[in-house]
Amino acid sequence: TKIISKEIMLQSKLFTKTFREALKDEKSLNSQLLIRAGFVDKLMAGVYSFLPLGFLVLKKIEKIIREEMNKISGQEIFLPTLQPREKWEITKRWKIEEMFKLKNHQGKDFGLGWTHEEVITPLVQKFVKSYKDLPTFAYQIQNKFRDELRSKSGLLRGIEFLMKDLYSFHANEQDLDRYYEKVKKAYFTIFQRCGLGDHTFLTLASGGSFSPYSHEFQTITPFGEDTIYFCQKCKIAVNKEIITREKNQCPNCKSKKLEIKKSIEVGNIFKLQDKFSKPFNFTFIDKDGKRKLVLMGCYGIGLSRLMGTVIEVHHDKKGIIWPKSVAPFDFHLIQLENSKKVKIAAEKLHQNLQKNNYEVLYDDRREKTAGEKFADADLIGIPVRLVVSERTLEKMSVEIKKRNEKEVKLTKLNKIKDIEQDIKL
RNA sequence: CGGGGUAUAGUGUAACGGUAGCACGAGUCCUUUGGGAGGAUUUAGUCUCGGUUCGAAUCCGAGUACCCCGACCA
Repeated sequence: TKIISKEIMLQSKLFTKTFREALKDEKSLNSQLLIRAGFVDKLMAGVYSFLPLGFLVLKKIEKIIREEMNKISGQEIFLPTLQPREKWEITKRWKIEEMFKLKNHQGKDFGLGWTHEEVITPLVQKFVKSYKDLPTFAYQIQNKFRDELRSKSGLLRGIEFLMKDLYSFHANEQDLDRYYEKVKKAYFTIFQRCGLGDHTFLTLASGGSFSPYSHEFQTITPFGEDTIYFCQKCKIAVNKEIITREKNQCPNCKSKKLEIKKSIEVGNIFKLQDKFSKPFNFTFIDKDGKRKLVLMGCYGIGLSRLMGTVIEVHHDKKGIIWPKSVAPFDFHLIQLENSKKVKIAAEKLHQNLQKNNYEVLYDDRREKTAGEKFADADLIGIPVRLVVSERTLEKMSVEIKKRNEKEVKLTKLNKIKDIEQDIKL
């Protein structure tokens, strides 16, 4: 609550407004709803600004991810986006077209970070000399840039996007394997906490040039751009890109009864092995006194994509339905009429909720009809709507309605405990 | 990058090659107040450049932007 300015909490002061209609150039559901509700603005194809409401959601997601990364010993760092050509020549990845490249006025080449192995490997190398320094884990949450041939689907594939990347460094393969499984678990926790748990499944995918496999976390939704072959029994999937190689069977039970589903890749984890330590000659002295290559893993989650995915999964005709954990606010308090009586009661409730550490978007004094306020609330999608009006005040009550339910309920105005009881989600 | 589509006011949409209109929004006033209310009034627009034509939002060419399909996607 402390980090939110008063202006954001009062809807009359919030500088963004809702739009009644979707923009004609926005076809994807997530960007349509996010733009209409005032969470994001599109600067150009694949590049979005995060407005007050959207930034709050992004920060909620970031907090969840940060907590889970810290739990598995991640140390948060902040890395440069502007990167010198030389590092990328070492790994022979300067030629990759996905990287935005630019020159300074002296003609020196730079690339914008689309991933950070070329920065973090030599960085950690400066400090890690012995097996005693291993394993170690560092992560960053930053904007990355990818010169996609075609950005699309709103937040699902941007050319500038927010991403968390965790990098792990190990003395041996067993340690890498052990940690890899640990991250897998943490990832499930993250997607669970973000409200995607029921739709997100581990998926076997191509490991690129350095590993037979990688694991993706795929959220099943009708508008996903990936295709996976899903085993209902084992709750595991195989990405279409390697299904033939996997002989069209479930990697677990070997069943061939796989369902073809559209899905969104919300996370991807890789065992990098010595792919990057080798070109940088990142070695350490092991217990046996021998010099060995450090083994690495990398683990990514696109936060902005995750935000878009949440909407693809949680919405209805009227708008967004935020899971409680990533909603911009806990309550949307609507003061239906602007009479003195209603105003005083609503303000008091607002303060009371704040005192109890709830985050509240307070539709305080806008001269709008009830229908419009309700429509705005449905579009914005805060989990619980509270209405204070002449009608509810006749019973000294506040009306409570959950965004994902139809029923409304009246509760005594001054009993926060009762309100809490009623909103148990 | 290949293919397709679109471009008119802040937003959405009309206008045969011949006066750029409507709705929403925004401003002012009045009436309203439990699901985008009503009336009056104001505001604001043809993506850019070039061509055809007496005359172009409309036809032609180029450019740009955006969207979609595909390819690509650590």
